[in-house]
Amino acid sequence: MDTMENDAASADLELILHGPAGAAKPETRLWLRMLSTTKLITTEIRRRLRTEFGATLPQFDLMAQLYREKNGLRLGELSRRTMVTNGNVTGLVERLESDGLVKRVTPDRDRRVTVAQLTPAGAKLFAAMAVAHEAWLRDLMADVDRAMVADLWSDIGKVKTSVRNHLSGSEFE
Amino acid sequence: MDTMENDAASADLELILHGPAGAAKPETRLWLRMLSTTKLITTEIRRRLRTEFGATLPQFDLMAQLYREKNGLRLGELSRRTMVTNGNVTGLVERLESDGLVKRVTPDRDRRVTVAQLTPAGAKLFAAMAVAHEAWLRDLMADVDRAMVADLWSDIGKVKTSVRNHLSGSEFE
DNA sequence: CTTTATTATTTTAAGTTTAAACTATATGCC
DNA sequence: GGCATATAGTTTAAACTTAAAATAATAAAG
Repeated sequence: MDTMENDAASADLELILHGPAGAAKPETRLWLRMLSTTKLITTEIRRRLRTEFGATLPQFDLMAQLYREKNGLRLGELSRRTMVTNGNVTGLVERLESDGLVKRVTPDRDRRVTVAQLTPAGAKLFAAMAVAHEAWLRDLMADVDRAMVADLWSDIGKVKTSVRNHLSGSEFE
Repeated sequence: MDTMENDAASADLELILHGPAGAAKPETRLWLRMLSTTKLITTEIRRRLRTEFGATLPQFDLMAQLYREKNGLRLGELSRRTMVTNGNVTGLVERLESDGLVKRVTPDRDRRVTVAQLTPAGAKLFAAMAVAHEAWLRDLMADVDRAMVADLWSDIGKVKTSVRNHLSGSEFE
């Protein structure tokens, strides 16, 4: 294995991992902070969605995708856009359908396909949730400079691009 | 309800939500990008942990906390540090224990308490995972400036602070 | 001492999540 | 047509997740 970089090699493993409690590499520190911040926000958004609208976060995400596609989306496309696995989409759509918020249609020209679409009730509910959702985020980030918000958006975009180019299945491109 | 700000009121709801596909407020855009980036990274880390070490991400997180506390941690403290609910910690520790990576002890002086501690096997496995984990992150973020990584860490810290001060249960402090 | 409140953890029910196996189409090729 | 292959969804098993209810043990009050 790697013998250069003399940095993550086995020698100072203990120092790295169990050092003065702040010995993590910058990328790891950034990652841990992104993760904890994201967790903090999702927990709060989740709670508010539940108490104020009786909805879950993944339901909100899924409905958000359908809201802007009045003609509906195939489940596979929904899966891709929400970054949720295929099997998971099946269950989410089922539950939303049984709540009358989503309906499913199978086009005749390709009977493998299922297209999910918001019902009027689903669209109405989502519209209300979306307004609240934006207000919540503005509230939660109220103490952050507008300029910093914009810069973060841009810089995190660079992180995202780097990550995408280094995923396991990215020997190409 | 609010009548000022003439911005999220019911009038131009459609415009806001279904506008030119980029009409979200900056905070919402930042949030969606943080969320998708985090999801991208966790999915990748999860896959590598599974294929290379047969571990899950929450197991890794939990073991990370125990690794730096050789004397172990109470389950409640573990719950707080990992941002995982109490009930969830119970199950995670149970599974890790049955894999021989963690052991549980109940001190005599307070028999309500359970302290979890890594076994030697658990510590050995975590040490290996931690080294790989740092390398993965450095790899995934390889195209991001070192300076930007540091700035992001700092600025996301400001976001985190703002969020913490605006959580539902934060009328105080 | 004994009731009451607090603290620590577990249990429960419903939902989400993943990876992998499976079913049902559809398409391509001979 | 008839078979291989690819595509779209569903199902399955195991784990994770949450919120809320239940247990258990300690501490506090009277």
